[in-house]
Amino acid sequence: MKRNIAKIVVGLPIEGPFDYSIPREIAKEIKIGSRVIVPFKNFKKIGYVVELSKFTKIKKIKTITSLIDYEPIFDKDTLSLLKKLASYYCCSWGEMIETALPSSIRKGRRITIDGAQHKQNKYKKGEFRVTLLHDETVDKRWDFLLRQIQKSISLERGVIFLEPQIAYIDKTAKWLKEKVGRDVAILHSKQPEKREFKQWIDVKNGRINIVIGSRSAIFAPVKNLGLIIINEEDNRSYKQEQSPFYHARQVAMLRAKQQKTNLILVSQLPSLESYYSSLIGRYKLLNFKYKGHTSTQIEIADMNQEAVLYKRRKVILLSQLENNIQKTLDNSGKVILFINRLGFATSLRCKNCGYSPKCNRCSVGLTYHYKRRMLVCRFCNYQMQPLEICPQCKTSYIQYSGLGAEKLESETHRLFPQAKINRWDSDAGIQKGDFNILISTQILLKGHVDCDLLGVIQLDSLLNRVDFRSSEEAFSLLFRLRKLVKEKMIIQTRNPQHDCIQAIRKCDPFLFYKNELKLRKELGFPPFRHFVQIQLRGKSDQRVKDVTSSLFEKMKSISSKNINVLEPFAGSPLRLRGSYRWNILLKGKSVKKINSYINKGLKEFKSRSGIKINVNVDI
DNA sequence: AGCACGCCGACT
DNA sequence: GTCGGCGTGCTC
Repeated sequence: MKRNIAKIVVGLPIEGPFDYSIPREIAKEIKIGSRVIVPFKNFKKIGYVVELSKFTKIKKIKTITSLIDYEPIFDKDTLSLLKKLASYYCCSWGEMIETALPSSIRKGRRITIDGAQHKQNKYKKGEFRVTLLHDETVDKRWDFLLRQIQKSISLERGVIFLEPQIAYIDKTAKWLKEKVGRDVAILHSKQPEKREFKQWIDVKNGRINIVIGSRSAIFAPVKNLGLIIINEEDNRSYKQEQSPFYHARQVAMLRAKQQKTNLILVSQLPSLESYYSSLIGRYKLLNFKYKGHTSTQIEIADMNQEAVLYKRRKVILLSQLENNIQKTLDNSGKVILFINRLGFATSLRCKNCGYSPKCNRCSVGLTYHYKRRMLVCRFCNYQMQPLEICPQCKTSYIQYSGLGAEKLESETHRLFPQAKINRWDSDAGIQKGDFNILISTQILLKGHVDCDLLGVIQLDSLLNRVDFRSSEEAFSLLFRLRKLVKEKMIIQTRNPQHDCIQAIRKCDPFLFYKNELKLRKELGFPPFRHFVQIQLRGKSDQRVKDVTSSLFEKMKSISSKNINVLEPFAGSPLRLRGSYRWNILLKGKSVKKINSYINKGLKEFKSRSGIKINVNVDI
């Protein structure tokens, strides 16, 4: 008997696979990994063949409408990797399959694979090996990586190079092309669909076997893969913030293991996860250290001290910083002031009744942007005209307080009227230019600006975030800011004793790692345990809250003692783009075990109308 | 995710 | 009576 049943998955959050009969016309061409059109419920859907079979238990079976491509879009190894990933990230196989494809192909564009290129030679497999390249200087990085790439290419094995900053991708591709003398494909979703499609096809055909790209390029269909490099492996943009919530580093790990390839993680300041893995010998550590020491001085300006002296007025720049700015300006040096907040006033309130203008889709107050003359939501960019009179009590004016980059700019103008002051943030656009003082936000780390003196104005908003990574992220920020400074960095803070500040003061990432790892071990946080977060959202706060708490009870009742189910907590912000969010966090040693509990518990909660449930593994 | 089905209130 | 709102359930 012929295998005339195809098991097919679709890109929806439902488990399959679904059985279809194979029409005679395509019986010869259809293979595992083929893409087809199938009738699904009462509409048509793109399906992916994951198995061919002789039997089915389904009585009323439908027939495949048509085959999309002449050749399978996935090989068996890729399909099984995607299945593994789907189970790790708690999504359906079909959803994982679709995230591995460029958007044009996901939408149904046909692929053509030229036959001459198609036959795959048999190469001997390499070896799975993970190296963490902790490169503090960036000096030796490129020589080392180039040698590794050349080695892989000389063995006719392909390379994937991940670069989180899209702005650097073209440059790096050009450099690689010159050095290696081969074509390099660029894969990221911010290029035109047509171009992305063409590059993907070139890789799929085996015409190009070096790929450089951002997060999604980890799925590139490189033939005979031999090497994966993840540059700036600590960069958070490798984690997808929508379902499936995959991390490119984790995908790379599983892919490298399966394909027996070499994986190199590169960073000036490795993530705690990777650093810890190197400590326990899971990764091989290569350390390119600073020769000599940096002469940058780091000073802490304690805001608690000065607040006492200036009871009346809120001080923006402490005198310690103000005096140093003056000194630097006198020596015709350059100053950068770093602040982590856009706009002018970040807190708006009626002096009489306490009313404050809120975003109508998010539960946050609006920020006043002086140049735009608008009240703006920092999450969804909702805008409205500034209010002259309080709309609630109609008796008073709205008081503007709270510090943003624009206000820091105007305060700096007031204090240093002679200086040429620029502001560079996403509001102002590219305005690095010539300056005495530059006011800037996170965007500063994306350019190449240096200075003699750098002031960090509001670190505390970063340190006080309720996120177990807040300390790591704050340290990483300070560490990278420090590299822009020739002479002195001054950090204004109310938490001078914070571990991350003490460590940066000594310019010692290892001190930070040591303290932070100790803390995370005590608290049972990653990398010692895995976090899996169940996220619920819907239009009614009460309903989301209720469903969350009954799901919480359910999870508590079924999970074992090796898994902690933490009390539900509200999203931050609670309401985002019109949806209220509540979460349940699970903690355990094995993702597989946590997920099996989640799947058990979630079964009965699957379709509660109006509520969407997502699972975020390794938040 | 879509889409239909079915059960209640409002209305020509 | 029926039009339509949304809560519920299924998709081979």
